[in-house]
Amino acid sequence: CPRCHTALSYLLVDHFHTASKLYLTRYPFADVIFYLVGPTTRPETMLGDTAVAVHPEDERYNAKPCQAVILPLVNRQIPIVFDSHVEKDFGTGALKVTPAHDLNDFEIGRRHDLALISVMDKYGVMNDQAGPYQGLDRFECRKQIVADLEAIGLLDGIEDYEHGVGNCYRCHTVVEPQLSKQWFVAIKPLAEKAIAAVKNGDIRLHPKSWENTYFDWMNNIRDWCISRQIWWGHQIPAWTCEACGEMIVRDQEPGQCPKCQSTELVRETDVLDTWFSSALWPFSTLGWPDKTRELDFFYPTSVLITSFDILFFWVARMIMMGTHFMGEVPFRDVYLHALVRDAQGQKMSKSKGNVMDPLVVMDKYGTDAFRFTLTAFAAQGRDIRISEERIEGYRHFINKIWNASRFALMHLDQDTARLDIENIGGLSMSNQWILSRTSNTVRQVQAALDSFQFNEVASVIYQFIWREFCDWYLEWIKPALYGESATAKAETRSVLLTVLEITLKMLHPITPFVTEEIWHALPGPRSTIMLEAFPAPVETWENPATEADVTLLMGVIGGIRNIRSEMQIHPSASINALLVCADQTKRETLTLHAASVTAMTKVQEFEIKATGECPKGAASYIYEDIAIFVPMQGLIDIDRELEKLGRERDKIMVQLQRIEGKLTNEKFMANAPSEVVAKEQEKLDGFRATIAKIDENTARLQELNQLSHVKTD
RNA sequence: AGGCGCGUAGCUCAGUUGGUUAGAGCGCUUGCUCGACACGCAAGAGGUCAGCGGUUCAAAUCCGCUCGUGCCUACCA
Repeated sequence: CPRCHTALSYLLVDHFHTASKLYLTRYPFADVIFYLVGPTTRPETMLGDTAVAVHPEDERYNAKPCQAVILPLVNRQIPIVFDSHVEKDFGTGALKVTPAHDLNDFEIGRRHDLALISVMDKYGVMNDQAGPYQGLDRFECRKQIVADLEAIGLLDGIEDYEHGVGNCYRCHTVVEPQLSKQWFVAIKPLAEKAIAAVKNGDIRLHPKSWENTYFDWMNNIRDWCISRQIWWGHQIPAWTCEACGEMIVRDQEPGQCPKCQSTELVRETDVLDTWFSSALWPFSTLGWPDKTRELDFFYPTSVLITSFDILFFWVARMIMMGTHFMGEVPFRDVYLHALVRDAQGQKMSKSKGNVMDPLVVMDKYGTDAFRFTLTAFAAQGRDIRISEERIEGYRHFINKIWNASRFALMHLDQDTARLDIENIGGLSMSNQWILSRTSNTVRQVQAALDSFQFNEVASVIYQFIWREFCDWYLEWIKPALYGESATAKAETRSVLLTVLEITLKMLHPITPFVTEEIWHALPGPRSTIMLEAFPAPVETWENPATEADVTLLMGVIGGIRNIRSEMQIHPSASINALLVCADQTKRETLTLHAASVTAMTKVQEFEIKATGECPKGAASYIYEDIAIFVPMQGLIDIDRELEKLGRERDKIMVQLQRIEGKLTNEKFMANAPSEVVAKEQEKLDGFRATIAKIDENTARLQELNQLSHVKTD
């Protein structure tokens, strides 16, 4: 950088799209009276031109016998070279080549063995190679050169032009590519091993889609410039012999020159690129190059969690260094987490000022709520656009956990017995059910964690705690907890404690604070929850039969509640309910667990029959093959009831017809797996039963409607 | 210029090897101070899964194109 003199590698240059000028400069041929036009945005660099390049297949030039042009103003003869880097279609197809002041030109220069002429110093001032322009600032020089070219008729024109201009990342000054001597790492051999490590599965990237980008980078990798002219960093271990000029590179101070035995050695002052040092991190932190116990135990590590924007800078280089120095990859799994962006999808950065300060957010909503939100948003392959509404929603969730625990603590004390987890057969339905659901939830959480699907972890836990544990389980056990039976109470308390403990442990990695707090409030002597083992599923708890029974009860309870709501029956008012269901097994289940239904619906008289029709003046609801009737005090609006049934029937008919279509489709029957066919058949039977119930009820209501009309008429 | 991703309920987003009655939170409607919680409870409304075409018995899910949108990388004489 001409202003702040920071030495910038190409990775540190910011490119900005800038409005500029394109100067069309004439380069007269050396031996004929003609010229070609070399366009440039930086005319001052022409003083360092050492060739003009054209594409080898450009017919405008490759047939011409002339092999050189005269560089204007300097009157130096420079060759015309053929290089496929040149784009035929840009301008006249001729490119002025300034190897000392342009990266691409440097490459062309190397290919054609061109001279390197630096025309300005590190302050951006023209040097002695610039002849009459020596001492001028680069931009002053530009003006002067344009004026001079114009004066001698060698300026073909000036066009407005927009292009990317390199700027210093620190002071935003337009930078100048300059020749300098630097240290490089020949990177190809290292990259090949690093590519192989990902290809053969020694290292897995999550999400996998980043592998493409990784391979793309690694395949097109350029030699790595590792020297930096700054104060901080590992000093490069290289010495120059003052006596004979020998260069010595080794990991120990040489003491004397191996060639001439001189002791006058001067150490290289350049330091290593910070990423070079960082690349050694997985093993240099463990005592390498010594063979320490730590290195032996911890290398290779398991998971690296990081952001994709340093996949190349850091991750890839750790892989290269690890495979090179240790002969083994530094880690097995790389989880590339999402980037938090602002509402517009922009990456948050301090310089842009669009950052959401986590401290402020945590202060407002709580750290656990903030952590849970980020976890819930962490879907793979997608960035996060943070939303305050979601954080607020999860703050409510944290509160829900707190309140549910408070409720549990009201009923738990030091005498609460530990659950005999092997022997749960005699427990009540709700207790068996919640244990089954708990094990199931742990299983799902584990699977989601194993596959780095953290949003799924959050979602599964959220649904379990709020929808199953709070909404159903805690409500279901209230009669037992507040009731007279000491055994029922004791049993329920120990299940409640067990489930709460597991839930807290599951939740702890996401919401450490609230779980730790509740943990210590639970009965019994307790150390920190951080030392607890992560829960494992308990297979013997998993009970599909009980879960199915509960689903049935939930459906019936939902039906009764629907009637309550639709009929605007006050929640505290008692009602009676009549269930009609032909299925004997279902009737038995409902009879056995009648108390579970009535407690949740404030039903006084609860009758279950195999057959029967809608009592006069009763509201109804069809759940699967069960007709639910609630007799009303006053008259009900039969037309409205019929309309409701009609709507429900339409909805189910759509599904039913779709399945019928499938099952009568020969190709479906021939090709679909038998499980799928069986499942469809089962669904069809269910829908048919529901339709039958609806039709039965509809007919009955129509009959009643007739009667009432007759009456009123 | 090349690469990657996204377009699903009013909003923010889930939906992993194709088979679910397409889900959640917020918002919306209705009713509720019942001894954890009104930061709550219960019942609801709301979606031609961007569009078109293809593969398949079966597509939000796979393929192609189009439109919209975001990001990354490189270069720009």
